[in-house]
Amino acid sequence: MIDLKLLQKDFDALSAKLSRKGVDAELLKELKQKNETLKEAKATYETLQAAQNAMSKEFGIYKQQGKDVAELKAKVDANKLKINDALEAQRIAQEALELLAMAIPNIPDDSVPEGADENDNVEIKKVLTPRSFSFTPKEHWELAEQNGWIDFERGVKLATSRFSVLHTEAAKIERALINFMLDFNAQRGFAEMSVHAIVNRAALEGTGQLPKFENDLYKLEGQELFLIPTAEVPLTNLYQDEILPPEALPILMTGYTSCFRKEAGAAGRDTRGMIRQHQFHKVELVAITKPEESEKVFEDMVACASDLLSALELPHRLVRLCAGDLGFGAAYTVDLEVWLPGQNTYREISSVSNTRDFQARRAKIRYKDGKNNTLVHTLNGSSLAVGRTLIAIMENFQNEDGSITIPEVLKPYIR
RNA sequence: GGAUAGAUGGGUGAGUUGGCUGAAACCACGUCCCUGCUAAGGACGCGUACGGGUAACCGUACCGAGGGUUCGAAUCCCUCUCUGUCCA
Repeated sequence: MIDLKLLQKDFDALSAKLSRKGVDAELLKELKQKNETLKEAKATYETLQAAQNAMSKEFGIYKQQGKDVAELKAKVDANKLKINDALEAQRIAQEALELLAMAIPNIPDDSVPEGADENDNVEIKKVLTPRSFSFTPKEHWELAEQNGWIDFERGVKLATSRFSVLHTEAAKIERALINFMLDFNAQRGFAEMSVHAIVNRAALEGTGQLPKFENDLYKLEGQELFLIPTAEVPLTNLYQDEILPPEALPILMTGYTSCFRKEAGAAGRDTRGMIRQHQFHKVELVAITKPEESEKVFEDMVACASDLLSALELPHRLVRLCAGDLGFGAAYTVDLEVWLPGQNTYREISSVSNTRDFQARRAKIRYKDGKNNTLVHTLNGSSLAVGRTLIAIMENFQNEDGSITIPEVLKPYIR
């Protein structure tokens, strides 16, 4: 959630920043209006309630002294009616404000480039040079079929489209990748965590998936529980509604989970192959930091993901997301795109974001900053999407006969 | 699944014939004082959120969650969640 005080104080500046993310100024005006309405409603209610509390106190004294309370009771009863109205008005104002405020995305950082969609993203740098092939490199699904690595048909049979099953060698590589990634991240100081894949509404509100993106989530029948779309949700919300001691920060975590997404808005995109699945595996990085150190931790996380790709000998590039392509909760984001020779293009394999205090405000994660409680900064990044890493290995390490070489660093992990 | 007990501040833990308890006491923690050496004594402070005020401070809300009764609820009633113990 954005800082409503900022909205009251410096509306024009905030509005200008959020318009880059496609937020209409009218919507913000409405938000500001609703915030003011709530403040007034609260003030009214609290004044009345203060009077009521004072009278109630008097009431007790009257009773003790055996005085007649009839007159006082009449006054108190009359006030009560006003309180009920005021309380109702406050409740309505509160709901209206929250409904709107929870749907406003984070403020993009000034460093975020202008732009509408992924075509306006800005490349920062390329890492490793794609190898040149003496033959035409195949796409991963051809290789998958030829090697018998991925069973798309049976995956669909078991569930529905966008599901697939890995066979023998590919399954082993997947497991090796997960282990390799977790070990790699641990060496960079990220503590390995094993979290569950089912969370409640509060957790998803904390990280910003709800209330706005309920359509993208798998919800459990008859329960207020959802399958996680990313480990960012359980990892970040671990500290929901807590006040952390300053010496606990930064908290650096890594965790492997399955991720579940309906991909509601992606009909027709990447239908072929294993790029976009309803259930996929991902190793995630999450950091909880003091505000002043989030910038540095962000750079560390980007470096971690990039170095991981380099260790796997996968050519990739770093891309700064433009305002229009930025996610809901991110103040700024760097995507890592891996080279896919079969597709002859770079494809997203990791996304690292600093949400600053956006999630912290929603999830109420603070730390003791001397005498004050200050909102922390939260960051998240994939390191990496496992399925896409497998694809990248297949395409980059393919040989002319269709066989696939295993990257050196993975060999110790495969038995 | 059945029976039963319980859920209070950083921790332990009072308070349940409704009002003087936002919450005793102890511990932990912080600042200061004293003392001076293998450890101790004293004073004060010490929950969170929101709103108002330059500030001291004031107001409102919160004793698992939600609702109800009442002029007034941590204390009474209802629903839910979770935990302990015992029985299947």
